[in-house]
Parts: sequence; C-alpha cells; structure tokens
Amino acid sequence: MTNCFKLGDRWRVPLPQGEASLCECGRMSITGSHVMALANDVPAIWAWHQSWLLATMLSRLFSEVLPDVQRLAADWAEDDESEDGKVKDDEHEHEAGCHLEDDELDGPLEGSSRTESEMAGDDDDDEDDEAEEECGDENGGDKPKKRGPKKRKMTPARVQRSKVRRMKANARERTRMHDLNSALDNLRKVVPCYSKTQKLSKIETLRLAKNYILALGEILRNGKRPDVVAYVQMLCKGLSQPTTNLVAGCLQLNTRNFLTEPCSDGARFHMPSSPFSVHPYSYRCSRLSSPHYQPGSSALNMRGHSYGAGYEGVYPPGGTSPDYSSPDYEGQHSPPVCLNGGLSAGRQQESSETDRNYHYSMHYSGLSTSRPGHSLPFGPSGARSGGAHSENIPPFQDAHLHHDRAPPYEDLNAFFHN
DNA sequence: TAGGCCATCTGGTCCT
DNA sequence: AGGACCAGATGGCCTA
Repeated sequence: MTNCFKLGDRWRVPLPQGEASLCECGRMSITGSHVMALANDVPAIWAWHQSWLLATMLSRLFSEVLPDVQRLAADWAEDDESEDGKVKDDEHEHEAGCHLEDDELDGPLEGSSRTESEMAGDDDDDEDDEAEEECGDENGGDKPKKRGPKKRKMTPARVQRSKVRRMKANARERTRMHDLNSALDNLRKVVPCYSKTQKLSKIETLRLAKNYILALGEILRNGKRPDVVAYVQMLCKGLSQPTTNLVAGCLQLNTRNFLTEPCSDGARFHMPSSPFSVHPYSYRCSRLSSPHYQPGSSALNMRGHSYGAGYEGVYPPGGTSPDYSSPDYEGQHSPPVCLNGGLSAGRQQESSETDRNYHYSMHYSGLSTSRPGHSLPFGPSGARSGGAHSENIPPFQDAHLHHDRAPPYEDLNAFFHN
C-alpha cells in the first residue's frame, strides 16, 4: 500500500521504478477495492505511463476484475455521452425496436409467432423494415449481413394475432388428441380385457386389438372350436408380460399353464385347477402390490415396468415362453406371473384397497355363463358372485355394442363352451 | 432415482 | 390462409 496513494476519492499509482516496484505492488495485497480504485484511473494511468510492465500489471488486474472493469467502462461511456450530449434520438429508436424483438423471442409463444410472422409476411407496417435493417447494422459493419427474408418487426397487433393463431392451433391439437384417446378408449372396451381403472397403454391396446382381430379371423377361418391356449397365445403375441397376464387373467386361464403346458394334456380349459374358485369370474389383481416378485405372487403391472435383473424366471425347464423374440414385441420383458399369486395378492389387499382393486373380468360372457352353477357376474344390479367389482359392469355393458357389431362374438363363446 | 407413460406445446409439412 | 397431421421436446405422474 505504500506505493499507492489516494488523491481525492481515487487511488493513484506512482510512477513505477522498474520491476522491483511492480513486485512491491504485487506484495501490496491489493484488495478488490484497491483494484477498483486502480481501474478507476486506468485511462489516466495509460496516459501517464506507457511502461509495458505497468501494462502487464494492469492487464492482470483487468483479468481479475474484468466484469467490474467492464461495468466501469460502461460508466465512463455514459459519462462521456452525458458530457458530450451527442446521443441521437434515432439510436434510441433502433434500440427500442430491437428490444421489442428480443422480448418477442422470450417464451415459446413469442418464438413461434415470430417464425410465423416471418413466413406469413404480413403486408402492414412496411416502415418497420427500415428499422429492422438498421438494427442489423447495429451489430457492426464487420459482421456479414444476414441473408434470407427480412425479419419484419413484430408490432403488438401482429404479436397478438400470432398468439391467437398459436392458441387456436394448440386447442385444435388438444381436441385432436382427445378424440384419438377417446377412440383408443373405445378400442380398449372391445378388446378381450378391459378395466377403467387399469387401462392398457396405448401401444398395448393397439397390439392386443391387432392380435384380437387376427385371432377372430383365425376362428372364423377354421370354423371350429379353437384351442384356448393357442387362442390366448395368439392374443398375447407381442404383448408385454403384464399385458399377457392381464389377458390370461381376463380369459381366466392360469398363466403358468398357458405358458408352459400348451395342449400337452389335451386340456382346453384349466378351470378345474384355476385359481378362481373363490372369484370364478373375475379376479383381483393388485397393482404390483408386492414390491418384490416371488414365484407365485402377482406382479401384474399394466404400466409395463420391467423387473430387476435379479428376477428369477418361473419358466420350468422345457417350458415355453411368450415369443418375445417376435418383432412385434417392442416392450420391455417382464417376468411371467402365475395368476394364482395374483389372486392371493389381491386377497391380501382386498380389504385395505377396496377402492383400488383392479378387476379384470372375462370379456367373453359365454365363458362364465356356460359354467353350470354359476350365474353371470355381470349385470346392472351388480349382483355378482365372488364380490366382483362394479367396474366390470361398464366395460361389459359397453361391450354390448361390440357384440352388436361383432356377430362372431357369441359364436366364439359358443365355441368355448359347447 | 430411473424408466415408462402420458398430455401438451410447438414447428414443419401437406392439403384444401 | 388456415386446418389437419405428424414428430420432437418437455415436464408431470407413477411405480419399482
């Protein structure tokens, strides 16, 4: 600090006496305020001392306090302008115009409106083009001019129009997607399994619908009672394992049987050994109620989440598994689940999650109605055996439309229960 | 926390 | 010019 002195409210740097003095300056533990003080007089210092050593020191100081120095330089510039009084009105206008554009670029709406305005090329406000060009020149003569269509200044009216246009487009897009989702919901109601609370994903709905159509076509083509296992396998081809479980559950098949015992014993139905003795026509599947899968426990997850690498498959030796190598299958591979556990898991949470139970009822009424001693668990009265959930009703009622539109439907049921 | 699914916004393209 | 359609981006929600 001995080499620095203060003159008035600003620090002064004495004439350097060679490198030693600079080192002396370097040992001064110059604080930020000192540097600022030095920077205050940088122009004067540069005028007074042309020593390259001083320049080196100052450059270092500049690098350390560059932001503040820049701010100071701006302050100096303002001071010069105020002193000279040479600020031109047209420059303010240019700045205003450019700032307007910058504001318009803030946010997606403004950005899109700007692009649309560029493409649309409204024919008003021609006088703004000059302002745009001048704004472009403001970048400096060194920079090349931007080519392409001139950017037209966004007047408030134009901005407003663009915003309205964009909002209308967004609303249309929302409506379009809602319609698409409604169609998907309708499709969910006519595929073999349906639940309002546990919807199939979009992609799984489309896959299942495709398989369903193929399966029905196959049945019509053969004209005979189909093999249930093969039928379910056809339905589940390319589906994720959770969806496979769901479909199998809807068809009241034991997944393990359907996956591992394809017609080995000639059985067409596994109902005698099915886990649905308590809920013969619907089963509850907890939505992955158990965090850890165990063979025999339910891991039904309609969201299609995959399982950890530590999962041990339950396919018995020599057992078959869904054709996940099929190019149709694009989802993640989830382990197969025995529906026995699905029922038990559902039981465990039956009392605590009454409102969250997920029931997947057989979409084929014939499968249930044809069984002696069991009444159809569907109906407006809600009288269903096994405490079937009322959510099963709407889909089935909705499916009436499907029945009307699909004559082979009853025939298909008849196939299974003759 | 990662991953899947979804809704929404947005810009581009095509068509009327 | 405006609407329909599409795909990418993004963020929220949910579950493992």
